[in-house]
Amino acid sequence: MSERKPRAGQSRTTLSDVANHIGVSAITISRALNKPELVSEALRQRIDDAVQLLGYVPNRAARALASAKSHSVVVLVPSLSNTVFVDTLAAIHDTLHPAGYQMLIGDTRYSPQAEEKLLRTYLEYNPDGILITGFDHTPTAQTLLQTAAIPTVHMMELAEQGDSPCVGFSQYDSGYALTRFLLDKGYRRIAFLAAQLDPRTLKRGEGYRAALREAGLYQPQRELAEASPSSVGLGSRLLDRLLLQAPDCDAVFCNNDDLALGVLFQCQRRQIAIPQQLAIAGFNGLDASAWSNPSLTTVDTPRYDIGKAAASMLLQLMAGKTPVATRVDLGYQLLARDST
Amino acid sequence: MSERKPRAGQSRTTLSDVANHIGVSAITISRALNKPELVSEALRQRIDDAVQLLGYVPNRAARALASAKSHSVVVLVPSLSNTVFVDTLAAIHDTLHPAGYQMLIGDTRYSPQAEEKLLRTYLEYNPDGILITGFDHTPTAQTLLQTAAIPTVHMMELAEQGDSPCVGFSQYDSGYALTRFLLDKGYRRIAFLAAQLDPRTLKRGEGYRAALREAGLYQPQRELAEASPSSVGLGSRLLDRLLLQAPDCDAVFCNNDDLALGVLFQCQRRQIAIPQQLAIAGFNGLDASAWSNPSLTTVDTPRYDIGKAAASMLLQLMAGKTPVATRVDLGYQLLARDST
DNA sequence: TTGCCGAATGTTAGCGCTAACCTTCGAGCA
DNA sequence: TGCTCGAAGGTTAGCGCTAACATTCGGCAA
Repeated sequence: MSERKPRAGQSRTTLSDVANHIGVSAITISRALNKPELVSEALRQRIDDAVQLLGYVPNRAARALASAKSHSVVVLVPSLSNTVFVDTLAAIHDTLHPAGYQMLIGDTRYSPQAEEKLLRTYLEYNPDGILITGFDHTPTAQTLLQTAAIPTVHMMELAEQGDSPCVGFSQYDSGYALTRFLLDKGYRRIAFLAAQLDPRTLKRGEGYRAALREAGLYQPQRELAEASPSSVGLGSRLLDRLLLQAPDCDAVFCNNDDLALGVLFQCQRRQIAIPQQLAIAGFNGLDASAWSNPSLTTVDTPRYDIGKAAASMLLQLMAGKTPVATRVDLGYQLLARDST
Repeated sequence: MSERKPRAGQSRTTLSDVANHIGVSAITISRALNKPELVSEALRQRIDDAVQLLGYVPNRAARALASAKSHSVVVLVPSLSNTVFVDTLAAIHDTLHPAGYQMLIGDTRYSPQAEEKLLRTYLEYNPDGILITGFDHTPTAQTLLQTAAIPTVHMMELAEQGDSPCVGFSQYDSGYALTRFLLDKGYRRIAFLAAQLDPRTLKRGEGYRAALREAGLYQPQRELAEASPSSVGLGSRLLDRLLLQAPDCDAVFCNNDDLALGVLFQCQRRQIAIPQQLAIAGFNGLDASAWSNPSLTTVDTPRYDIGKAAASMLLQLMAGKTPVATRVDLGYQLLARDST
């Protein structure tokens, strides 16, 4: 009578190993580790010692399977290399990790299709919650999100309709406000430079356009957009192109501080006096913009706080509680500096 | 005779649901999805249709438990908000994701203690591989890594002894080379500004010191280090402090392009001509350094390639293969520009 | 003394999947 | 004709953990 071969080699120490070691049942060990208050002080101490001694490390997969909870959260951002999202990610990490949640980070590369694919993949992990950027999803992705019925918080933008939980600020308003600020300063021929044409960039552009149209000063040739990622070098190049197609500009609204810095450097090279001949405004409040010469006017965005608030809201939702607010507008801050 | 209550509510579609639907056994569905070549064309098609129809999503936890493979890789970096590591992370993502591996990203905040804690936590996920930054680990962490016997690749630095798999470049050499370059250019009173005193920064500092000592030109008061994170603002402040304690410097080696940019801006403010009165060199080859006025001499480091190579090597190791090389030196590139 | 209660621990049965071995069946060959 | 062989699919038994219910036992009110 041949015995069947058991699975695999000698694996790690398991719960039952610990249980056998001190002569109790496995469930007691489980309880001692997860709900210590259910186990008597003395026994708990013995268990802790045995865990230490045997070097027991729980197996998350088994726990997830048995409890139907993965203690993981999917986080989908458009880019891993953009400071904007990195700050938000850091905040999410800082909030979720202490609460015992693992982040599953996905980089959608600004593509709703890629996002849909990632979402599908990550649903296999049976996440307890989802943090997703914006509202620009494919119909299939929206269906996936709905049918999965997993608590979800949208970041960076605010829902324009419906009551999806969201944390962010109005991209449109911020674009409008910065343009309005330039108008109030007396600038009349204001250009707009944009890169990485994601929905948030586009909404800021709409704000820009609306403000200028209101003032009767909108001119399409003063708008310049490029789909490639934002960078300092691109800012320099875009300025050259702008001055070709609209040489009479008196101010430039750059959709990103990277671009603004590039524009600034290029102006220095072309001996264009800032802000006398040309005013420059950036966006996002990056560190460098405060220290350049002249310092750059910019709109500071609450990236870290958005991550913090979104993660906190998600923790509430995952705990089955109703958050105080499911639509959190964290605003933005216009920092007027020497470049305007 | 009371029946025992079954677990939980109606959960998602499972393998057996699909199997029942088309009247085969569960293992066949499993095979059709994981090793399609073992299932006949016709049946496979029917299975694919049923999967689609029923909206079946595999459960990773169950798969991990049954197969003793998690298809996940732990990635530990010192900071989530430092461009240096972000580029590396992006490369790792680009390499591991297509291969079906999930990243578990941990932010050690430059602390070996925090790293040890993260490592302990992440081992619960039974990762198939580990990517870790540098070689500066606590003794306990080293023991954990050894006893876990999980393929591990160290990033950014090169092993000085032993044969731990690693991908990076010599931090010491790069610091030495940049200093040597400044000496060759004729600078004699070269300062060193550093922030975020991690092991890599310190090694570059050693390279700097060695080069100057060799030339008989080392002066401790020309070295200025600050433990806080690197930033443009800090660069400006450090320059002010440097000029107080060593006003006669003729060149500054900044450990990071952020600092270098801050120094550059501050020099502009103080009317210090660059490179005539003071030369500036940075480190890491950030985008902005190429476009500033004057453009900044820097050492370009292969951050993306390190991530790529480390992840590839890890894939090899996880597949049980022996990589061509387990010690990959990707070098660095000195970019001589106008600031020196 | 009885009976009830609740704190502490145990028993049983899966969670959803796959490793390992087993069966079936038709093709190919001597 | 008998045999082998491999492709295609099935059976069984867990992986390590925890939900749900069960048991034990000392304390204590009636």
